[in-house]
Amino acid sequence: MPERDRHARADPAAVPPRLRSLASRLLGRSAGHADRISNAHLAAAGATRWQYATLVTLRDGGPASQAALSDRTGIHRSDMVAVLGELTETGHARRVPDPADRRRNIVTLTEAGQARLGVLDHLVDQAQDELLTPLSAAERGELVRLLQRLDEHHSAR
Amino acid sequence: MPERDRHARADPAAVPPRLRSLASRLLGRSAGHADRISNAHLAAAGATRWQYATLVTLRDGGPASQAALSDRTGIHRSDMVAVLGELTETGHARRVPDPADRRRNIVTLTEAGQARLGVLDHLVDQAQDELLTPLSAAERGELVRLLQRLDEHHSAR
DNA sequence: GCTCATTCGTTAGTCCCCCTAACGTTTGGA
DNA sequence: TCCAAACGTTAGGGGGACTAACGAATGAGC
Repeated sequence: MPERDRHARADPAAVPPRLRSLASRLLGRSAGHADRISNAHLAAAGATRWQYATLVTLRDGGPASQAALSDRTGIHRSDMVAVLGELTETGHARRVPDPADRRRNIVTLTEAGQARLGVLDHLVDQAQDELLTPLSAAERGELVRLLQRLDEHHSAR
Repeated sequence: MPERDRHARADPAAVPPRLRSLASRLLGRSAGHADRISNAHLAAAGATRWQYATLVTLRDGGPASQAALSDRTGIHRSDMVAVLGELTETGHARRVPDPADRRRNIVTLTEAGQARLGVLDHLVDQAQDELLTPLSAAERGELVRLLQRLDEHHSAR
């Protein structure tokens, strides 16, 4: 077991007020916490966030091309290749050429993929809960609402 | 100028609701927007966020060792080396051995560093404003408060 | 006074996410 | 028919956060 590094993360009380109130800094740090927690929970099932996002998108939107999955998940097309490689290798997704347009693959969710998605949904819920522990239900809703406005504004165009 | 990549970022309307409401995902995406905007504004002056954070910490807390700067900024000690290398090379900070404890360096803000900090403060304010454009003043305050609670909770131990 | 764990600065290198560049194939519109 | 565009794919870059290890220096407990 490696020694715990005492010099990695900021001492909250010692951070200058100017930095402590910067939205960009707070977003970066909170995103870091969120990543750590989400990855840890999903890793318990040997999964990643990209795999989860792709599986959810297949369930919600039905079979789709890789390009469509990229658009809907925000995962880059060049990375989607590897994600689908993992998902098909483990039997959670199927990838077959589209006979109507031979440039495309049609990706579908398998039964095993649906089952796994149920497990991952639960893990992700746990991760959200751990992340948002210090906030009330109303505050969690407010935070999500504000972040959605931010994301929508900066994603447009 | 390179072709704009039309396949990088998610199409907001096509993202499944389950993903669109995940706090961890929204934090990651918003942090990405924040990083892009902050970097762009600071780059106009040839600066980085780590440089800015270090300069602010020197102004707020006065001269300090590199370890103290790491604790106060959250920048890893191994990365702080390079940041101070840049700041001293450009004459914005000074780094001298501590006669009382020869393991340490005492880092101080120079006059040129103070002047530069004034410029960067303004650029950072502009970046925050661009980032938070879609939110009212009250909403910006609320967002910052919620994120502070999140960060403090997950930074403590 | 010594010993030894600890701290400090530093270097090197890893991992993950996001992104660019380029390519061969296939399609569809001018 | 020709050419621009979309598709999947491969290779690689760059930044941020981190681990591991090291020599030098310090200081607390014996």
